[in-house]
Amino acid sequence: MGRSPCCEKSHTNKGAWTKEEDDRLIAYIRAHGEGCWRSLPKAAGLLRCGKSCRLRWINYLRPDLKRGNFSDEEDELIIKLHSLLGNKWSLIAGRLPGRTDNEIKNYWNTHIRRKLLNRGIDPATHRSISDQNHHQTSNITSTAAATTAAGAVAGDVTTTTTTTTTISFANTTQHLIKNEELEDVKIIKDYSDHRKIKNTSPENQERCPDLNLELRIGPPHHHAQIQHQPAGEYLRPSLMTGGRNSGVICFACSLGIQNSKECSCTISLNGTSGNSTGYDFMGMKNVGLDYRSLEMK
DNA sequence: AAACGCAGCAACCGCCTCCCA
DNA sequence: ATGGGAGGCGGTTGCTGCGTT
Repeated sequence: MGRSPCCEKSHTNKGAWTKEEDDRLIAYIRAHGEGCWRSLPKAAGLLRCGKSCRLRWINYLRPDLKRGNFSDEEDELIIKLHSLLGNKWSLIAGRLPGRTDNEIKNYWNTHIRRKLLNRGIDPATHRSISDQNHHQTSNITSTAAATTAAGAVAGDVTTTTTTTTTISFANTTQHLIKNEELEDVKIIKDYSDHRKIKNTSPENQERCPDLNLELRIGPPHHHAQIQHQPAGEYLRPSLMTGGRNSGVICFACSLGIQNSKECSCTISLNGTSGNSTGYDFMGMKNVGLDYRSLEMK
């Protein structure tokens, strides 16, 4: 059937944006905000496709963009996020304030890929190139071992084939993870259906000492308890606190953005977070996210 | 100084998803 | 329930500038 073009291409400019076009776009969005991209070009007096306007604004004209070189910390964060999310550049960009998906994508392809290859790491799989074949065959064994160990540590008495994950990004990257929007939950939701990354090899443990990427989304660990909580709250699994500090935390805190404006906790995490057992999923250190409920395909 | 090759990046294309009528 | 419109996303292209010969 085919789709109609998003704009009348014969009447639109293409290629590099001029200063005048930029100024027009900026002025229009400042005056009217980001609205309907399809109608924006005409309203702003631009001979551009709406998509082109959107891209230009998001990638280059937005006032909150951070231009300039990527820091080493950003490099490492991108690598780790990529190992979790794959080529989901928009999600990765969401974790790097002031960076855009396009920028990160380009940076990955031009710099980080090479950097990883120089380290002997396959950028696609994040595994040692030389050992990939070996670990493909040994992975099942190590995963099973991890499951056993994780179950013991967590005191989980249920029989499960799911590996409890211990995810901790290096401290150097933690501060980069700022007050994220509730959009974060989409990461868990969306990618539960798309990714399952096995990453229990010694090489990966060495590169990301406590980054175990065996993630799953499954039924909540304390499903019955959660069902009794008001919307927007859930019980902090005892797993996270050694079973001592089960309590209600808000959804914002569950995503690692405690003390944010979205926070509506009924308990203070500060007094209960002495347990630093290494949970730090994208900066969510010491918060109540039950990683047994995460699955990355 | 000119030609060539390469890397970096801005921008486009087409597909996918979501939302609404 | 369904189809179309709009936004969003990832892959790719092509231009530009810089380094090398």
